[in-house]
Amino acid sequence: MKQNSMPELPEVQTVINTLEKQIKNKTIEDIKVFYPKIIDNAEPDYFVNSLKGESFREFKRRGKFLIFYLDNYILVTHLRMEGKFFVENLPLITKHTHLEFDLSGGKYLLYHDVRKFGRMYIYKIDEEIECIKKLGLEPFDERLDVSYLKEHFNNKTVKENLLDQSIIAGIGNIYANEILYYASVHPEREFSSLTDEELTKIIEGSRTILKRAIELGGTTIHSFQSAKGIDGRFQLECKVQNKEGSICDRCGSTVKKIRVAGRGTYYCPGCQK
DNA sequence: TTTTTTTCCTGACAGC
DNA sequence: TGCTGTCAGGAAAAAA
Repeated sequence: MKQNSMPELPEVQTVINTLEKQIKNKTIEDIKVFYPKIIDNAEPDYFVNSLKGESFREFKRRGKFLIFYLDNYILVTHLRMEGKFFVENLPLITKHTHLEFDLSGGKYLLYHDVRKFGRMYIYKIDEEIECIKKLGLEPFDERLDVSYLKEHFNNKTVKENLLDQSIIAGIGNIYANEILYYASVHPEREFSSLTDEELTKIIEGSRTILKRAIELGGTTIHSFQSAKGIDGRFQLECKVQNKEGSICDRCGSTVKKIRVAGRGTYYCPGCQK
């Protein structure tokens, strides 16, 4: 069984919380860029020269983006599939280490990403953060309700709509599967066919599941962060994700795996209608 | 303009 | 053993 670790909203929240504890107010003394393509919206020289001398002041999350407010700049990171941050006392560089931030106090912030899918963005402190501009509502935003979903849904499947960051920000493949199981909705249902009751369940499920995952992340990260770094490998106890062939504990049917919009989709054919 | 397909990456794994 | 091919996937670019 393959290890799924792509960071979604709960993992990103835990990463930003953990980094805040570890590097708040530390100053960037130097940066080494080993793989420039990680930096999306600037030349490496500009990135390095701008951030040198800056200190990490505030730590935020928007969707799956990590947002670091420094003195004069904002550093934004998307971990995509396998991006990880390590805070170390030594610059432990491997072939998958793409950026090294040398921090005050003898600490090193290392960005590690096997598949090199992650991206970093730099903005001036008073500039609009372009890469998060199109994101939809946060799952916990009070404005997220049935009428908001009805306004924004399109004719694609409910799964695709849940993954659409411009509608709700922060839900990825794993949690989309779990949320639809929670709501007893088949992932291939047309979004526009959902009843108010089902939409309500989806919103409720999103909040319940993501909240629980954040709580779990907060507790589990503590035990391994010093040894393993800060990544997204703590995960909610899943009901369907990676459970193909196992028995649904709600109805006793066998969990199936299909593909929806090119993504592995697990669901229970017995209770997800 | 809108929708679909391709691209980016590497490691794990299957099959020969 | 070692090679080749396929798959995993978030999001944006490229193509249709």
